[in-house]
Amino acid sequence: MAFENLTDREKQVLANLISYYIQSADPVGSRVIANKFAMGISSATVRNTLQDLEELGLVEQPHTSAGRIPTDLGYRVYVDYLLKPEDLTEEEKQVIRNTLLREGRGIDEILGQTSHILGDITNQLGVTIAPQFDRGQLTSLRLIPVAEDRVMVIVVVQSGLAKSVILEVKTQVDHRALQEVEAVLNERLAGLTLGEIRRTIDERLAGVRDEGRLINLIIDSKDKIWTDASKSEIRLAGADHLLSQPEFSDRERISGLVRLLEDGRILSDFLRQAEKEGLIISIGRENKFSEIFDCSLVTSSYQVGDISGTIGVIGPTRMAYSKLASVVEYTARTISDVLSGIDHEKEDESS
Amino acid sequence: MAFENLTDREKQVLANLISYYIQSADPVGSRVIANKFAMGISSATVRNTLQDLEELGLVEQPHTSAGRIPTDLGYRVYVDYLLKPEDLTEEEKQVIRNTLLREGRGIDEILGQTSHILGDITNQLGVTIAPQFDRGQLTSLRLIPVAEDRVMVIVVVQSGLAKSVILEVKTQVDHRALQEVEAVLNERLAGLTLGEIRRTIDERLAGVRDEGRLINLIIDSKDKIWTDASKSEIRLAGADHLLSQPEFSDRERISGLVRLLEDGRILSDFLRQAEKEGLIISIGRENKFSEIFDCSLVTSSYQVGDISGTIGVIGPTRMAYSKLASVVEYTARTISDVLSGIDHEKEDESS
DNA sequence: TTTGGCAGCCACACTGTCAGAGTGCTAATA
DNA sequence: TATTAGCACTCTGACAGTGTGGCTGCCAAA
Repeated sequence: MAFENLTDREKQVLANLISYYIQSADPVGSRVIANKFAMGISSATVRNTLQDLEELGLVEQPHTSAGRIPTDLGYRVYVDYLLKPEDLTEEEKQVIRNTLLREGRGIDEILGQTSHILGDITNQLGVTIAPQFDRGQLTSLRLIPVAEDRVMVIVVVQSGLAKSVILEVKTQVDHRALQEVEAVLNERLAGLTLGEIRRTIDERLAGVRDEGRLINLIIDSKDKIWTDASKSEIRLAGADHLLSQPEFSDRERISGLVRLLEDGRILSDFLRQAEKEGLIISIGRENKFSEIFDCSLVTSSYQVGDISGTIGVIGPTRMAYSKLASVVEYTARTISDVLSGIDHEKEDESS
Repeated sequence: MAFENLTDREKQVLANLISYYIQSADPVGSRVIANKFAMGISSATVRNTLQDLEELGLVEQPHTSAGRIPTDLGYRVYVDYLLKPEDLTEEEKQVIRNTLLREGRGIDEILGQTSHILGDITNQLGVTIAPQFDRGQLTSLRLIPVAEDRVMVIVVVQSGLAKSVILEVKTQVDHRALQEVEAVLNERLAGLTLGEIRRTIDERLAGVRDEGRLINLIIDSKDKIWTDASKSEIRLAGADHLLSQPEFSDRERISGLVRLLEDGRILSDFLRQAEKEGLIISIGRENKFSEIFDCSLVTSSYQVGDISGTIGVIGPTRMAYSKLASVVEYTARTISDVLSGIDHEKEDESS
């Protein structure tokens, strides 16, 4: 549908209606649009235009004799054709930079901070997803004996990020065998992405002499070793902002949201799949889950060396898109910068 | 206060009132107590008793001409003197065991599962806290170069649990120097608990020759290396159960709760400090945070070798204490068993 | 094409009423 | 002396009726 060729008046009315509704959260009537926005036309004219917009499916009335509110489609048109990017103030940029540039922090803390600051600045739910190792290229792999029957596998990818996994070996493995296996693994797997390795490790290690069945164990544990830690990857902050929005007065809806947030995996899978370059705005029912059918997502990806992650905000469809888009975009850029030139430190624990 | 020497009738009335209130969530009147519980006394008598209990501060009326509800103190007395442990059905035990005993899982997954099962079985918020390394004794420490300017520190404690941290070294450190430092660290620190090390590492490493300033870096990073990862340690599940309880109809209260849950640290610090052996029930305002002034916690600790962690449930003060106590206790025992005889595997990542 | 005016509509907030549930007290009873 | 039945009183919550405000749609005039 070619919504670009709405008349100027229709565009204006839609834009004004949305920008007013974003603040008021109440259905907005023709009078308000005519008066508050100095459009130089009467409310009756606005009414006519509104009828047209309603026919196009861009606005709707919650009930007769109420004002209009935008539909998902209305927001879509607004975002695609009418949005004027709203630059951040220098002060806001400062806040973001200062928070993220504080010295001596690991990627974990930085992402945590980012969630918080996104949540706080935007008054929505801030979300970050840790970089996806899946696309990182294996630089080197180490096998370290940590106890009699335990070996720690350390996976280092090109960007310098690393993850570690502990495997329990049934039979004790001597030091030399370990080194041999390590050498073989490095020889055969280095340079591949972790995703490739996970998918093809069976073939690639076929025929390798497997003393102590260590190779076998490593193949069996492929889903452990070559994927992201599934849990700590997503970080949410500012859920209370969301809950204080009028659209979350409904008990049922809160419950749904909380459930979604609690099990970060659902959301993180969803955000991941949408991962392409740059800013993405996903509105209302465009989202996959009914729990966030009246929410919108504004997300962007960030880069750390050869791998990338996602940050963004989640809020009701009635959100300040122009502002949020700028904030998210700027923050993503800042994160990329910070993570590329940083002390790559991070804690983790294992058992 | 010697609440043990309430009269039998007072004890019975209190117990019946509470057990009824736990299910109904409505103030319960004298008629109900007299009729539903076959106490062989009239409602008028119950009324008199209720007045006595009210004077003692064990029950209260939300308003004149409403029934009574228990006060925090009332619950306390109930829990301390009147509680009859309610054994789990064989079936419930099965569910718990089956869930936790599934093969091939790491401690991370097990704790996650535990949160869930606690939440689901009890219909409250299930919570687990990962074992505290702080009290674990250092078995060995490894320094592994993972990239040109990065060293991974692996800390293994007696129980076989391990954690890893990545440090950025400013100047390149050669292999031999690394091994020397590793040897020194092991020599001086092995056998101490991580907590002790964190507190006394400065003295213990004083006077060690510090080529490449590696020792120095390790001392500076002491809060990173010798503490638990602060983030992933607490796991919550079943928040929606809580939200569907009538006590959380208030918007403000939900918000407070969500805020508390979001920043797991507050809660986890709180749960930790209370960590002593066995079952702890903490009621209403006995809790430290106003956000959970009308919640109760039922917690218990579990053991993994030399270190321990906490599991439990959080719910409104109006909770089925006897049932929950049994569930939590049984689960804690099961967890200890499972973790002690398990494949100690776990994923983690670092950067 | 635009505008002012007008009739109609609907949600919402407010009010008053009423039934139900529960208490405290008192007088009678075992 | 302890218990009970009865009664007057109180408070809540549900419900129906009412009035008001804000909007729309339409129409006739500019």
